[in-house]
Amino acid sequence: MKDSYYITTPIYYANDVLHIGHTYTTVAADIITRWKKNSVNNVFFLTGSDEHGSKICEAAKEKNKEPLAYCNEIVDSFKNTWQQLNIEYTSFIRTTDTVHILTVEKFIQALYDNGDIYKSNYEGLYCVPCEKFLSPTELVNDLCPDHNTKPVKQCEENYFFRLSKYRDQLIELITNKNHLQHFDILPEQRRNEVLGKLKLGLDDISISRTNLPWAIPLPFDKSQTIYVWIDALLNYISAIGYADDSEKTQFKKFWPADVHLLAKDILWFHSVIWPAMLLALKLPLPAKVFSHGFFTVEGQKMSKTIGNVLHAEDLVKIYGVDATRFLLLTAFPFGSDGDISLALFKEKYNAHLANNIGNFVSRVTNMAQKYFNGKVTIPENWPDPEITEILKILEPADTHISNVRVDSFIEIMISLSSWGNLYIDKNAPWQLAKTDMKALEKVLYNALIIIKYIAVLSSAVMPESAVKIWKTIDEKQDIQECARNLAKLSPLTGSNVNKPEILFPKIL
RNA sequence: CGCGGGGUAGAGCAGUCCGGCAGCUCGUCAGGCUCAUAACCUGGAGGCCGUUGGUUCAAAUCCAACCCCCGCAACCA
Repeated sequence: MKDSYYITTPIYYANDVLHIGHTYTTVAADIITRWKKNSVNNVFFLTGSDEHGSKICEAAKEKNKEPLAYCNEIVDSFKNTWQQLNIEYTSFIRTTDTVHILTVEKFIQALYDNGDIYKSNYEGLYCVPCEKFLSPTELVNDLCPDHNTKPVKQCEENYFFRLSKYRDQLIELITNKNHLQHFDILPEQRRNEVLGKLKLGLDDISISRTNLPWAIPLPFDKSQTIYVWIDALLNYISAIGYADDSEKTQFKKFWPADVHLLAKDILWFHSVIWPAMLLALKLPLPAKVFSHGFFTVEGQKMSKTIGNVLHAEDLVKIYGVDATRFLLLTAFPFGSDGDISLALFKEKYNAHLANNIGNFVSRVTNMAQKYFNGKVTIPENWPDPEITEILKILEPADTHISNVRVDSFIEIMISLSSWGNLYIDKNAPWQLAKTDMKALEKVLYNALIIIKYIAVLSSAVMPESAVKIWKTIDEKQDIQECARNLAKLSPLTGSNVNKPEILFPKIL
């Protein structure tokens, strides 16, 4: 059993600042990472930036900057966004990093030596203003949809990767769950989509360009540069030391990746081209790729033209970091498309965070203060059958994370809190306060236990709130240790429940 | 016959793989409680589960046909 876990987000294209979709992927990865760290010693969470290609040049030119200088600024903004959202990535890879460039050269050379790259003519329709080839399906009335001009037929000598050679093997590895190298594509609909397309046939792909200076030159023919997507995919191994002999142990420890998180637009690259490249060099395939859905904003596609692009920073201003992380990932099931709106966020915030979880913490800690001055001692014969009920709620937590169902994981917190609210109501501690202090103490103790476990789950989802709760109930136990032993309830270790602070103020 | 997603209460969504009392959040109405962030709890009203046909003891779920909406070309995960 390997004691390591490797999770990645895509590297985001550095032609513009990040929006809420990028944040969605990255927060999901962060939640999984934080939870995995409880039980796995070596967790590697990779994110980064994709910095080559013509669009980067264009964006830089528009700002009168050199491409690299422009990328540096964008990368700063990426890192700043991640810091604001409490993203604890292990490493941030840039495709302009030396280590990455060396990896790409080494990998492509190996493919070439292997006979998987050959030279051939690429004939296509080239749009001059776009400076790129357009596929026939892109054309509108035979014209470039962006420029309304007729593309010219152009022939270019390119290098091709023998993608077609790996088709059968890929189909087998995706389909056969018992295969040692089984490569899983999730959710299932997406897998079917990929398989359907694969069965239609697979062509070799051009992996080089002749007129694109802002890219990595081919090691065996410096007159051409490497197609950005081929370059970009290799980030997943360059970041963990594939090309660096002194880092061999690191690469060995983490490769293959446990999960590549991504959105559906780039599914094909990750589920066909990337694994085929790995197969070509006999490297193990990632265990799974998980493709989550797209947002629409109030029923409309998120687009600059419409002007409805949401940025995570906007949400953080309204709800704070923790709530933003929570709200994004519970907006709709992880894996399908969904619609979001500020009204929806507000509703969910008040319903789940303010009224349910926040208020639960507040009412229980208040009573602990009021009736026992914060000193609630452990009841006899604890844990009693009543409180052990919550083990059933906690039980699927690890499974949800392993299945990349971050939304279901978060739901557990809500379930715990709902269970707690009901438990309080059934036992009416304010009545017990008049008649039976011992019974009262037991009820409050159990309620505090529920709060403790809300904090434990929260340490992955809403880290700041987790710390606040931990302080409020004066917990001394290591929160990771508690998370590691979810199957058995740990008692309270603090001696004094403090005055609660409002975790999630209601928003009117 | 291009590919894919979707149509479930006033709104937003789960449930569909694997058929078995139609569920959740919000809203709404009535009640309870008074520890709490005007929070919490209980109950009610509100559904031809897009349409039609089929399979079945039994269909939101499986099969067939059809209708409607949204993506697949972009700046994008």
